[in-house]
Order: sequence, then structure tokens, then C-alpha cells
Amino acid sequence: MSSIPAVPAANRLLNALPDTDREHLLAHCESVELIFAEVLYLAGTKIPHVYFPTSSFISLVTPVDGDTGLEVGLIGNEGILGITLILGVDIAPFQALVQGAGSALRISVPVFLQELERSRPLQQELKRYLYVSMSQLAQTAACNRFHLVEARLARWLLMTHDRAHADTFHVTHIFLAYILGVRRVGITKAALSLQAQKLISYRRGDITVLDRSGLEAAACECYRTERATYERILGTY
Amino acid sequence: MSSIPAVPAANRLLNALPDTDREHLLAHCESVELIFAEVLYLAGTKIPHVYFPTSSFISLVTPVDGDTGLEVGLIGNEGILGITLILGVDIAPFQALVQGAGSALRISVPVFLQELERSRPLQQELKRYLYVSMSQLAQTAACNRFHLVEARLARWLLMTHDRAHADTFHVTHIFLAYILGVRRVGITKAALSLQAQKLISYRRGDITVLDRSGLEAAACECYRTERATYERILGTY
DNA sequence: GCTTGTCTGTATGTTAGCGCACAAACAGGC
DNA sequence: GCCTGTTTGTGCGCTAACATACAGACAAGC
Repeated sequence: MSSIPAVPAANRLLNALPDTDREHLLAHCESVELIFAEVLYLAGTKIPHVYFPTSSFISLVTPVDGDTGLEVGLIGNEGILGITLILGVDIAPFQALVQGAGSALRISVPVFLQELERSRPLQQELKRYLYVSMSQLAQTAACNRFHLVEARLARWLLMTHDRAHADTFHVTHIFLAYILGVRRVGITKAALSLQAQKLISYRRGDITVLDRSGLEAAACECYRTERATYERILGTY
Repeated sequence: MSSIPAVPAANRLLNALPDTDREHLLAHCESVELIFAEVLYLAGTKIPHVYFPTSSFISLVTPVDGDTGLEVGLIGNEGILGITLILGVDIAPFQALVQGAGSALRISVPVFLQELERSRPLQQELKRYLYVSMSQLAQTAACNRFHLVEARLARWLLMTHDRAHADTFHVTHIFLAYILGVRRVGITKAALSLQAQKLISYRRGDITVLDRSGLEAAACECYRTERATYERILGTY
């Protein structure tokens, strides 16, 4: 199992569409640059735009008890932000924040809905993606409950590596602590351990994956399971 | 906030449909009796039937590491089992097991899909229910991560109370341990504490809710949050 | 009445992660 | 070059939940 090959300026969901459907949709999209830590959706508020990440990636975070949060999804160029629109609900269930700076294709909600109505293949593709997202959500729930911080961190790094299309990406310990729902110190310890095993290296927020297959061994089964679900429903990487 | 009023032989999703749509669907349903601990779906296998619980209720459990599991959803007469069919996927993402014995309306998958195609209101209703289910899943994920066993147990009892339409229902400690993903002893301790507070009483698997508002105070915010989401999207209880 | 299996209560030692506090290393702006 | 804010590392006491083991209470069947 290797990293997802880089397809820099493209989105997999869009690529899977028939040419005409894709062209039609792309005609209504604008390319935008997402900046790190930008908040795209606030949980419980109206969805302003739909995004198809190309080189960027986005975290879905569910708020807990006011201050904390927990990541429940990660969207890269294999996915879409705003998927609940296909359920006829224009309220964001989660907070969406930019985890990896980069570009994305953006489309307004009314236009998206209109295109959705028009294109059967788009409907089909997005429904499948939603199924995968749900599976991923459940997997994450179980993982958070049962697995050690170090294994969860390894899993997260792999998922991010898949979506970043680069071996180095920017994330601080405190940010990871928020995402994984643990203390900052917990991340520091786990990261030190992974570094001691020469699986990663990092320096002031810049994390580099050194040994991908080693990381896969350090991660819990959840990573593998999730990928298997993706492949089964949405085709091969 | 009081308990959901009992609507014994009926399902809320079906009730919300226009008369003609409901009649049409009901004509293809058969009434079945579900027995406690019966496994209706196995995760990863083909969905055999769609169920609309009326007096029964069903747990969705995601398998972890082979032996353990974790509840990620609870379906009573406010919901449906087999919702992923509306996404065009006929593979069950979770294990479904009967948590509360009772009756349900059952319909075969092909007929269900055909009826779904025909009825716009049914599509609409089910899409909304799926949205609520996703929100619930995320809420559960966060709850499992951050909250103490006692609060989670209280929340689960409330959720079950809502779906059981009775103050007493049957669940053993070992079963609860499986559902909540903790040790059996952890449940015993939490249950003893709730009993000491005169919120519940139990005897060899028969749990009785004594003080509902007291339980609500003992539960985490998640219960309230989840209910609010339900009401917002699917109307009032 | 006895046995067997299920369910619940209790005990002991262990551990992963918590809260808090503080120090060190580093980067960028002035 | 100094100061300030950010990021990372370390230490210490605490606790919720873990693993395991066992005993008592109860129900049902023979």
C-alpha cells in the first residue's frame, strides 16, 4: 500500500464523472486558495459554499462542551465539503477548518444544487462518498475509544500524508491535541516515540514522514480498515 | 422535556408521510416480532430487509479489533434500519442487533427501493433522518472520548427510555459494557452510583427508570444536544 | 433439593492519560 | 542584538478505567 499518487490540480470525485457532467460543473466553479487554519463552516450554521479540495485538505471537527473539539472527518482531493446538501439539509453539522493550505474548487450552494439535480452521475458519486464518510466517522469513534494516542497519531499522520501529496506538512502539537482530543503533552510524548523509531521527524510544526510502512505498522487497524472501505465503495486509489 | 409519548403500533417516519404514500408502503410491509439480542445485519454483508421499528428498538454496533464493539446508533420507532440504501449502497456498514424485543414493520430491499423511487416525501424524510443519524454518530464519538462512564450510562438509559415506551427494560451489565465499550465492572460501579442516587433501580437485567429528570441531570450535554438536532431537522417529538 | 449457569458485587494492582506548572529552544519583529 | 510570542520538552501528583480474580445472589432445570 503506497501513498496516493499526486494529482495536484484535480479532485477525484470530479475526475470520476463523465466528461460532459464534469465540464458542466467546472464551468460554475471558481478556484480559490485556502489558508491554513481558516474556518470554512461553523457547526450549526448555513453552508455558504461547496468545496472540492484539489491540493488543500480540510478537517471536520465536532464541538464538545464549548471549548474542546474532536475531528470526525478529513477531506482531501478524494472528497467534498458540503456533502449534507445532497440530503436536502443546508446546515453544516460540523466545523470545517483548513488543515492543509492549498487550492480548492468552490461553487455556490444554489448552483451546486442545480447541477446536482441535473447530473445523475454526480448524485451517485456523492451518495457513495457520503456512505464512506459515515463509515469513517464510526471507525473514528471506535478508534478514539479504544486505541492508544501513539497509534491514533500514526493513523492521523497516514491519513494526512495521503491527502497532502507531500512528505512534509505543517501541524503543531497543540493543534494535533485539539484534533485528537488529548492533551498537548500526550502528543509530544507520542511524537517523540515515533521520532525515536525514525518514522517521522519534526521541527516547530513541520512534520516529515520518513518511513511510511513503519508508520503503518505503528498505526491501529483503523487506517487499513478505512482504506479498504474507500476502495470497496469508491474504487481503487 | 418529557419522555416520548407512546405510539405503540406506529413508526414516526411513516406517520410523517402523506396518507397515500404511507398506505402504499404499508401495503408491502409485513409485521414481524423481533427477539432480544437477535442479529439483523452483520457489518459488511448485504442488507437482507429494511425495518421500521414500532415497539422494538435496535442497536447499531461497529466492530473493533475482532472481539469488541461500540454502539454508534440506536433506532426506535423514530427511525429506520437500512438507511444506507438511499445512498445506493446495499452493504450494511454496522452490525444491527435487537436491543428491545417488540414488533417492527419489515419490507424487502427491492420493494423498498421501488417505493423509494416512487415517493418523493419518503426520500425527503429518509434523507433528513440520515442527516440526524450522522449528527448522532459524531456526538457519540465525542461523548465516548470525553465523558465519564456514569454520564454516558445515564445518557444511554435516557435514549433507550425514549425508545422503549416503558420505564422498565431488559439489559444486563455485560451487555451495557459491550455497548458502551467499557468493562463490565465499570458499568456495575456506574449503575450502583445511579441507583444510590435513586435515579434507577435494577435487578438481574431489569432496569427501571425512577427519576427521569434526575437522570437528565446526571447525563452529559450530549443527550440534550442530540435531541435538539432531531427536533430541528425532523420536527418535534 | 441440588446443580448449573447467569448476573452482580468486591478486591488488588496497574496504567494511560489528565491537570498543572515550568523550563528550554527557537523565530520573527523592531 | 534584544524582546516577545510560539513551540516543544519535562516533572509530579492524581484518577478513571484497565485486567484479573473471586464470591455471593439468584433463577431455572432436573
